[in-house]
Amino acid sequence: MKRSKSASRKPRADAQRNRERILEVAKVAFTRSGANASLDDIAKEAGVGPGTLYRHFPSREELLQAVYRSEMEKVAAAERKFAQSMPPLEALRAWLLLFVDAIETKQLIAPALTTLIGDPKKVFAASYARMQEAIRALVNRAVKSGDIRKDVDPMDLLRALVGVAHVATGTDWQQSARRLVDILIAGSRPIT
Amino acid sequence: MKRSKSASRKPRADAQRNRERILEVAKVAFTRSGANASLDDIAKEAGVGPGTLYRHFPSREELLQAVYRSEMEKVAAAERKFAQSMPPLEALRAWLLLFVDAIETKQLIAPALTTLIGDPKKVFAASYARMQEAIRALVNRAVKSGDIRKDVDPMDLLRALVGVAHVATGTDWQQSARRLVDILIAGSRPIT
DNA sequence: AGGTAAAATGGAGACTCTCTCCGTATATTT
DNA sequence: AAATATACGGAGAGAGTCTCCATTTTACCT
Repeated sequence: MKRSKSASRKPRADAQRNRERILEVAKVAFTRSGANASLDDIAKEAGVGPGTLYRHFPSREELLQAVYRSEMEKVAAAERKFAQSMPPLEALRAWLLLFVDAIETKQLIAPALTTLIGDPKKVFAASYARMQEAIRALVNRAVKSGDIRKDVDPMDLLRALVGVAHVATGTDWQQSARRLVDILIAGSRPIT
Repeated sequence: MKRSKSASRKPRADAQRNRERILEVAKVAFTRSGANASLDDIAKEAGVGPGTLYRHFPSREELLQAVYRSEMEKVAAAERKFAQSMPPLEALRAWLLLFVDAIETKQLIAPALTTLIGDPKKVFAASYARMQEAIRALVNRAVKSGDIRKDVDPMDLLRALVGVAHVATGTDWQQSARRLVDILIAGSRPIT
């Protein structure tokens, strides 16, 4: 008996593997060479043919979007891991540093998407909510443990980091951002 | 007697003509087809060979930048013309509408430049000052003639327009922006 | 005016990137 | 182990990028 077409079959393992490898390579390539990096090269470096890449991601936009989403998802997902394996303050700090790293990807890809798609808000809305959730959880936890004050707005921390990335010149913004992480945490501690 | 090499020779007329035609065509092409429009096509449409285009603008970035600068310059330059040929309030209004039109070009090109060059501020700094100058002059004139209040910060007007362009969705932001021009002017008039 | 050198032109062509098509290979199911 | 749906790779057509240089045009000089 044949299956109904909707729940047809388990996705093939190699397909999934390839998809992930392509995403990984694409992220590096876009970060290194800009949003116009050669897609055939990305395919080659991921050890697949061009056809495979184009089947998974029919257009450059889709690949860019997928990389973007995947990166943001990774950051959001890290919240749980950190929360479970570190004390509150360390977890918050570690996550903020991870967020700084992620901004680089965002910085590169966001303008490209804006250029290609036109409406930035649609793309960003989903991941924005996800980030908000993550930082809230971490800050709440640190508030409960008494490590930071309870009048801190979690989003202010993210806004500050994003702000630095926008304002700072050249390639040293990451340094500033990392230093800022410590300042933000210090500034959020209870008054002695 | 030979001229010193620094002031060697008058630039050739055809070169200048071609340069301008390319800029003009490029602006239309980028606005219509995005920042990846074919440069050879632009050259063809401008009635020149690819070689000519590439001599004037060795890379896509340079062409984009040149279009951007030229557009902003046009807007800034219009200030004088309007100020000399219209009553203060009309001049201000006309210029703001022109500014709205220019935002479209800016919107399209700015992200592309950000993607390619990395540091947006360098590109924008110059034209920013120029815009500021222009709007200040127009507002000052209208203040002196008693058409608008003297506590209006000229830049607020521009910021409001740019803000609408950023926030509004889809293609109808220009409508909103045009309506906003009238609201802004009405709101800046002296209290009756 | 006419001559001349500098400046600018344009388009052929080498190269790269994009994207599709389909014969072949492989994972899953029976 | 066979059957079949699924995925793969890479050749290749087509578009876009950019360079090179023989030819044309222009500005300057006498």
